[in-house]
This record gives sequence, C-alpha cells and structure tokens, in this order.
Amino acid sequence: MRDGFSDRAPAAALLPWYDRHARALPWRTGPEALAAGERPDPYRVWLSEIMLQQTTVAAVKDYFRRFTDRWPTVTALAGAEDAAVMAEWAGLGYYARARNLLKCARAVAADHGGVFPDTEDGLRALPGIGPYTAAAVAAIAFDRPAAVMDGNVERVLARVFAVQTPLPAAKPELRALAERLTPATRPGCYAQAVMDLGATVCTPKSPACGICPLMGMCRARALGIAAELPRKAPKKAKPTRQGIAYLVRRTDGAVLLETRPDSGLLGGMLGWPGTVWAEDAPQEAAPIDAAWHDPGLEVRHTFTHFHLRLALRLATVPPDATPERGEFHPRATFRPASLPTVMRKAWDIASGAWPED
DNA sequence: CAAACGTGGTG
DNA sequence: TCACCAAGTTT
Repeated sequence: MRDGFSDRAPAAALLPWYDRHARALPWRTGPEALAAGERPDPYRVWLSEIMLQQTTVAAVKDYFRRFTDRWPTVTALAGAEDAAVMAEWAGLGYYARARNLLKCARAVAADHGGVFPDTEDGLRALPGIGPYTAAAVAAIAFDRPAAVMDGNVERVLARVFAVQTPLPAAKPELRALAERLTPATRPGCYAQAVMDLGATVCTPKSPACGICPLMGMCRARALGIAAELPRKAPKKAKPTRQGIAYLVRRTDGAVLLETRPDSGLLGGMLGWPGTVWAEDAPQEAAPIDAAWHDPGLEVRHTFTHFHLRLALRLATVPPDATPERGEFHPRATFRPASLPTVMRKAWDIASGAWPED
C-alpha cells in the first residue's frame, strides 16, 4: 500500500482500459488473440521495439512493414547485406540502431539457433538491447513480469505519485515504483497499456486527465500539477556547426557518394563527400578535380546536439573522372531515399540548381 | 556518467 | 521560428 491505494490498483484499472482501447499495430498481438492462445512473434516484437526507441509509432509503421516484407525472420535479416539494411533504415535516425540490429540478428542466428532468448538477462546481453528493450521483449513476447521503464512510464508514474524530483535524478525512485506495480499476470499487456496511456492520454503537454482510467488515483491531478510533471533539468543550448558538401554528377548520371565510418554521426550511412562539421568556418575540401559551382544555397538541419548549416558545391564531370574520395553510384541504382535525411535534403536542394539546368 | 546519437511532429 | 518531445543504448 502507498498513498491510499493498493499496488495492484493501477494494473487493475489499466488492463480493462487497454482491452477496450488497444490500438491495432502491425507488430501487436491484440488482447483477443492473446486470450485465444496466440503468441506474438519475438522477431517482430524485437524489431518494433528497436525502431520505437526515441521514435514515434507514426514514423515507425512504414519502416516496420518494409523490413518485415523484405526480411520476414531473424534468420533472413541475419543474412542481409549491411548496405541493404542501412539503406532501408535511412531516414529513421539513430543509425547505431541499424548497425546493432544486424549484429543482434547475426548473434541470434549464430549463437542461439535463430531463436531469441526468452529471459530479460538473455535479451539484455544482445547488441542494441538495453534495460528498456530487454524488459519490453521479455514481457510482450514471453509473458515475463519484467518492469518496463521508458519515457511514458516515467511520466505516468511521476504524475500518479506526484514525484517532484526532476529527471534524471528521479529515475531510481520511479523504477522502484514501476517494479512494485508490474503485475504477475498479463505483464506484456500492462506494459503496452502504460505506454499507450502515456502516448494518447497522459501526454507531455495538455494531458487528457478527464478521460484517464487512473484519474481516481492520480496525485498530480488532485494537486492540479499534472502538466508540470515530470520536472526536468534544463537542457543545454545547441551550438551551430558549419560545413560544405560536394555533390558530383557524372555526365552519365552517376553520383559521387561516400560510406561514412561505422562510428560517429550517421555512422555506416551513405553521404556526400564534404568537410568536417565544426563551429569554425570550413576550408574547401573538394573530393575530385572539377569546375565547382556555388549555388549560394545551404541545407539547414538540426541534429540531437547541434544545428548544422551545410553549404553546397556542385559539379558535373566526365565519365573517366577519378575521385580522390568516394565512389560513383550509377543513376539506375541511386535512391535519394537511401540517404540519411540531411543528405537527402542536400540532394533535393541541389536538384534543379546544377549549372547546365 | 555525461555526452553522443536523428528525425519529424507539435505548440 | 524554435524549443520540446518520442516505446533508449552505448561509450
């Protein structure tokens, strides 16, 4: 007991709410199907959870469909080419997820006979699976009573218990609450119920307290401070960095691209050759001998921890031109959608700005 | 452990 | 326009 209601009260209120309001999602096995004995596919649960890290359901849906159409099983994914997976992930962000996705699939295929471990600890040992994802997959796919802690759970619990400590200092306290409240029955549905509640009712701004299944036990609502919780430490201002990108088109339509190093920003992704991105003004660093055109245009893009102003240089070169950096990709196989968004923006802006156009 | 790591939607 | 925010993990 705490604050006047049982530890079982939140789950008791949330599960019926979930049974009525659960959204149909491509990776989700609904309450009715579960009741009928159907089990979720651990591969699809895992893939969805990786994609959903720091990413909205709306952004994930189409990517999830394309991945599962192309690679229906973890074994199929394990056999994929690195470049194919990175290209399919392009635009979704946090590209270390895609690199670890492949490492994880290959570890499951090679070390676990193509079958995901069915415990939190076993899952936690795989690349790209941290505390949240291990608990989520264990609960959702394997019906383990694992305490799932994500941004939604933090927000819901901070409000229900009126936790005033700012994040991230409040995490241990919130985790202790989450562990106490996780039910032994239907832990996967409970986890998804809390996350759905956080995504659709107990939202960061303007929470819909009037229709919340937890309204009767929510201390923040009683105090009139739901929208102010969880409190958070102030964030640092983002600096602005500058750079130059060089977009080279061959007369036969091929374009000059580089595969970026595996570690660091946009690691493992294709991109236009260019300068480093720094706060100081960049020095020219052309990847090939050419007559450069400055279109007077720049890409503005914001990453997690800095703003970028990327100036463009354009050139058209003959078929026998030899680059100092990068490789030409034939027009027939070049897909702007295979580029990370900042690089695709550069292509979009450059298209129509070439000198001959 | 603080910082690095993307992107698109929203108010 | 711009800061905030989303089903976090790794180093």
